Amino acid sequence: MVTNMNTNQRFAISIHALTLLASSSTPLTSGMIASSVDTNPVVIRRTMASLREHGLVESKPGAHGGWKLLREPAQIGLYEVYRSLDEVNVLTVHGHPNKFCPVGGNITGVLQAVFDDAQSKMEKALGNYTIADVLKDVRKKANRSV
Amino acid sequence: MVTNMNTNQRFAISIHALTLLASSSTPLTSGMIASSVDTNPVVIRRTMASLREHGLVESKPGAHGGWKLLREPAQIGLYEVYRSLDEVNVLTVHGHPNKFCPVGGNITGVLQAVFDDAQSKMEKALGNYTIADVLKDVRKKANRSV
DNA sequence: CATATTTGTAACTATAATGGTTACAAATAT
DNA sequence: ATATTTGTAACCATTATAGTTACAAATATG
Repeated sequence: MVTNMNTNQRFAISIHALTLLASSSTPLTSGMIASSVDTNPVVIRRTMASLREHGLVESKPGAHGGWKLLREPAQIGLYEVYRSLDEVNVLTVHGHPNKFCPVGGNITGVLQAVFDDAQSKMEKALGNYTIADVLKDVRKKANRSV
Repeated sequence: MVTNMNTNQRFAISIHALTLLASSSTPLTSGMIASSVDTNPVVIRRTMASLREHGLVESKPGAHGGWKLLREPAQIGLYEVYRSLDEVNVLTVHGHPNKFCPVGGNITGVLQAVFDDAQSKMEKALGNYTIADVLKDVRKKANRSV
């Protein structure tokens, strides 16, 4: 049996939303983004709120409001998007091993160091991509102007 | 707020158990391992079953039974341990975006390629460590013979 | 052979993460 | 004024996960 270690879609949804904004000359509403992502507008607002807190987007309520980018798509790296969600530890150290066992009492720190190293390599890879790259690849697949 | 994307501790538990076995000259029971990990023996059996299916350990039921390594600790890489758990996708692409949107209809493949690249970098980093390395670092922290 | 030990595994529970949904106040443009 | 849109709390349903109980099957030893 093959399982996912992680069912959190917020990172994917964030990239999707930012790519939509990058492809649009006007602000997009939560409803429009939700329609493309196929979810509820509140899910979009919740996710976008994290991006707004980190200065990637801004929102405006009311008629003709919505979301827009605060930066050029080529200046938005996926690592920064990832960090904006305040989600860490794709690999998780177990909680409270037996302190009186020589292995149990010392393995937590060793594991955390290994996991931190592995994760930093992943994050570095994410940093090699920007929203502009994603949009370019999407357009390539769409094979027309999006 | 900072959250974990992942609460799955099986990888950490697996490394912990394998490190214990590497430190022991005799087989260890699920109960002994569970005591060091601080969990229930069934949790250990479930996790170890995956490692057994992948040829990393063997188990023997009955009196004086238990678990032992089938390979030298220096020959057990953490990437192989990770793969033995059949857990994939530390980054998850969202499920069913709108096919009729040019972005929604094409972003899934683009995201999967990016996530696969990021994950492969993480996996490569894990491959740089073995159970022998973990045991060595644990012993260094313990500052005595384990 | 009898007994104690240990794994194998099904079944169940509790907790937490997650996404989805409803509801409504506040802000905004026209 | 009115329609639109975000902000956010509250709640529900689903799923992943760890933990637990129970018991059959296998094994070593006296």
